[in-house]
Amino acid sequence: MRYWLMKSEPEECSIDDLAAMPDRRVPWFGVRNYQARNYMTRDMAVGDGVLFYHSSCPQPGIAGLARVASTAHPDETQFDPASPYFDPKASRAEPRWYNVDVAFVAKTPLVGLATLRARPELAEMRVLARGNRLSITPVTDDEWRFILSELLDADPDDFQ
DNA sequence: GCCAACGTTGGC
DNA sequence: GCCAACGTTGGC
Repeated sequence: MRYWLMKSEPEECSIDDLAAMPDRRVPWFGVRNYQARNYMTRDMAVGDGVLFYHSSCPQPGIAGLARVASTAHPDETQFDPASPYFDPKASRAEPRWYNVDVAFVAKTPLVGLATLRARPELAEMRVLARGNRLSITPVTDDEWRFILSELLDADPDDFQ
């Protein structure tokens, strides 16, 4: 199992919004970056662990835990002219953008950016790298276990 | 609102 | 293939 950090603007979809969705899951639509897309299409597997991160908001940070709930499938919003994510260069015959579905696992106390940056164990976290703008970044086993056990008072072994 | 950093576009 | 211009992200 791999681990990921996925950014969401809480005004678009917060951890509470995810918990309130039917089946407590949501298609992770709207990713328009090839590297992030490739993580979803090539590297993610159903069951992978997700740190649900609130970005572009008053308190950016990890707000919950989630899980990859599907393999990648074409992002429907690319076909919808009314959507801000519409892509005129995409077609159903040749989709350009894909997304996985993400399922709610738990809401957690917010672990803010300053807290993450204060921990030497997390110094190499991709999401903290200078200039990083990727909305999906890999999380190592060690980072995942550290965050759950030391910052969230959770037992990483409970997340199966 | 500012601005650093990065990705994409498009002319050449 | 280079690279300047532009748009976007996202913390502050």
